[in-house]
Amino acid sequence: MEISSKYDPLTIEDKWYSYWMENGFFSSDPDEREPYTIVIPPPNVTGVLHMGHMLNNTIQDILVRRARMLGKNALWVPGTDHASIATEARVVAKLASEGIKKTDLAREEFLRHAWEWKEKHGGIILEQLKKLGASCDWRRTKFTMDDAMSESVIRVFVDLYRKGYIYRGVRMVNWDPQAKTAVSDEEVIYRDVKSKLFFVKYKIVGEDGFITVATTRPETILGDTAVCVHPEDERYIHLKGKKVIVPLVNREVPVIFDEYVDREFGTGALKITPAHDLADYGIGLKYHLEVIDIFNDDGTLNEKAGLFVGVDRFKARELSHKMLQEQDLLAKVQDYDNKLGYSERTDAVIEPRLSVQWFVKMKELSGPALENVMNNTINIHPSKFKNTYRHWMENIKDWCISRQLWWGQRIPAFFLPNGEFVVAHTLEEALEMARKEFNMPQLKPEDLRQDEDVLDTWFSSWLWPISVFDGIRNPGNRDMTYYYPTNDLVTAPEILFFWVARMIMAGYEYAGKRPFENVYLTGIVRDKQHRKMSKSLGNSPDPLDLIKKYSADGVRVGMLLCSPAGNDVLFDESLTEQGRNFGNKIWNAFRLVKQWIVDDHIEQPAHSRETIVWFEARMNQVLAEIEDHFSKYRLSDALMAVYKLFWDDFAAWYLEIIKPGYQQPIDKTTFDATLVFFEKLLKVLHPFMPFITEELYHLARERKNSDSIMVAPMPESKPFNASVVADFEIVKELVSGIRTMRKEQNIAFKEELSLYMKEVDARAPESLLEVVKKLGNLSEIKALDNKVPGAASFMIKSSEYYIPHGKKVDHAEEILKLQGELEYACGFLDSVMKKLSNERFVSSAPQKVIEIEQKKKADAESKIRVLEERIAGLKN
RNA sequence: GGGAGCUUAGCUCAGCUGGUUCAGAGCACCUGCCUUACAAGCAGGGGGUCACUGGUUCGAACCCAGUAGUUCCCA
Repeated sequence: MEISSKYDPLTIEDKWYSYWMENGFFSSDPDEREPYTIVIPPPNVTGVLHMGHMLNNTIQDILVRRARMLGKNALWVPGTDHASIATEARVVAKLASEGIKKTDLAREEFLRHAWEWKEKHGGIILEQLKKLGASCDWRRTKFTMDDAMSESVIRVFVDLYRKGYIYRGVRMVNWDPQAKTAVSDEEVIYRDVKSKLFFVKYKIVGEDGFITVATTRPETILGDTAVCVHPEDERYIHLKGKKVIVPLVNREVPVIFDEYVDREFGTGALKITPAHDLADYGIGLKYHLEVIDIFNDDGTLNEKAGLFVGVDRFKARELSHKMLQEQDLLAKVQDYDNKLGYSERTDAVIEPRLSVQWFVKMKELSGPALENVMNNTINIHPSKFKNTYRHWMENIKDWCISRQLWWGQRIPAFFLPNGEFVVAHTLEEALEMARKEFNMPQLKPEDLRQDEDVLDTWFSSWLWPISVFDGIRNPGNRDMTYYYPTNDLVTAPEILFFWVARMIMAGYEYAGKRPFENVYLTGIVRDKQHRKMSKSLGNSPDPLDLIKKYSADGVRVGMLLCSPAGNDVLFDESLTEQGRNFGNKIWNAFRLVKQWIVDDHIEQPAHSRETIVWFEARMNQVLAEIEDHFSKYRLSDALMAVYKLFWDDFAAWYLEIIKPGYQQPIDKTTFDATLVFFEKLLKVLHPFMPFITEELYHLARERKNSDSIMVAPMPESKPFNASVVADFEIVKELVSGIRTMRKEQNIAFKEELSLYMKEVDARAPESLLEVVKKLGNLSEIKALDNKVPGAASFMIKSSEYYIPHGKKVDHAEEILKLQGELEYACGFLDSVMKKLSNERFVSSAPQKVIEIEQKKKADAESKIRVLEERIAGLKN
């Protein structure tokens, strides 16, 4: 069979993905095996695959494929969330491009457009995940607005309301004037901006003077209801009981005194706008100040402002600036750096705004969620995030769950004509309740008006690990009892609080159990300059292009190589290149093995026999390391271990040793063992590189029609003889010594040499000398007691090796080299002696440590002796 | 302003219970090779005051304190 010298992944990857799908290898149903479950962090239905998804889903796929091969009934549930704000924004924009305004549409009409949009674009990201090799059970794909999912959300809302955990309240919220909705604190991104600090003069009532107030937002002056200074500020003490005139609108407001004011900031005098600043709102409550809300929901000014009605807030700022100047009420304007909140969804500047919203009380729900992370019932990897988690949970604030949007689950609160409301699953239930509760039997369905707002998307996703198994509506169902709690959750630390923490709360509240056992937090994918990869910066490569260029396997390897758990990932294409190169290495190693001609009749050479023994031991050693890495979620270490096992141990040593001469056949025993090793390596590699391993698994031997490496058992580590591995290390050193010597003396590999050895401590077993002979191209290896004059030489520990050859050895250079070694050995001995002659060391260090030091001493001494002898010998 | 973390080779990072797993890995770099599996490769090589200062200890990259730089979270 002719196999190409370059691995061509493109056709192969599609072929095997279809094969896996056709054979249902991704599917899972409850059975008697131990389950292993991951639920995908549902990507936004609006999204396209980005590098963060690539990393995240590669990790999930590795975990789930490994679990599957370990014999577990592995399930990875895929799906998307409806991303209310982002999706609604997209749909609004799309309609706008067709000349349709959202405000012209009825709710139902708009939703029809939104669903249409979702059907068209919603699946993109999941299709892209398939290119990556994701082994999700696609039959179980969920969407947070599927009927059953939505019903679960509504049930939970009603339940929490009835338990008294949900309430309605007036709060200062983060208002996104573009999306015209409140967004949560977590959805506000603060950025440093260059702005201006305006020093505005407020006339003091009944006096000639002014008090100057510094503000970055002169347009909010229109809503001012006080000026505040520090009670101990000497500069303003005379203003006690006075009033000032708010510029532009000429409103009389009091001067109040509160320690909240920072005397160092600006002039030490603060204007108070309770409707438009969180801190001011608090002060307003404290001093019973009037609240004047001057903004419309779109960020324009309303009639309460008195001025600039209908003008946008930023335009109003310019106009205020100008007008203040004209009225000579502006003392000065300074450049000023401050932080501004932006909406994560629309990037509009967030406007603090008072409004009636729905809230979930978090105190009670957070109890078990905090406790069970702190006591490691739920493990966070890396554990450093436990601190952050605790800090957040201990200072938790109520969760604003209403959003002024249409796309999402509509809040099931129904208002009566009298302003009262009931919370119910359906209109019918609401009607019944309302009639009873308010003693209004004549009430008709059309008398009830449902709340216009929808629920925060996170109010859907916090139920995700339960609702994908229909565990809210049917708590005892088969899927739920089998798959829940799930095992691992893989996500980004950015959403530790607003998703992970809330899932844990929901888990305990609605399933009575943790939602997952382990949380693996990946890093944020950044570019080489440490900038977060984003579309707006244009520094993110297109994942699908990368896959085309470097293969899915290569990209998976590249992603993982740079991503120790919890650390940010500095992505660089050279890493995917390394992944691709590794694929090529595997491919070529396979070509080598497959092209050999097997001869039943030739005997197995000794070097092959011994090498097989060694590799068996070595593989078990590395398998144990890999198992350890996986148990600690050190995936990139696990990959590196198998990378080196394959490349260094298997390809560079093992294959080189057993490789028959050109066009020579190989004995059957060795060939069979090699193929078994190769297959084991493929299996260990499979979770990382699913495609190439499947391809080679099928090329390795005839397979049954529906066989797949995906469902083959994962090799597990067995006890191994450590001394076999240690002995082989000496062989490696010996071969290296010979290679170095050949290089130094400029002797071609083809030239056969003899090796004489005077072994003291670095003794390679007799049986392994055949290996040395082959790799060193030696005609003979002989032990001897004396030196070989005129031969090139090297040392391993205190053993000496000689290689005579025709060329002249440069004695002076050799002596110099040996003297260097001698110096080092003497220094080393000195440091050991210092310890051993220290009485306190000898008396307080453990026996084992002392023994080690004594051995070091003996080794160093013997090495020094040998070195001295050799130098003396050369000098003669 | 409050809290947490980080600082080890040119880069990205390991380094577990303080002691031969102790100064490591991968990449990058340098040198030599198109050696019949692989130049997407092979064989070698150089490179670190473990941020700084002090302390604890027989012994510190590791524990403690302070300093500097840096990142993140919260306000």
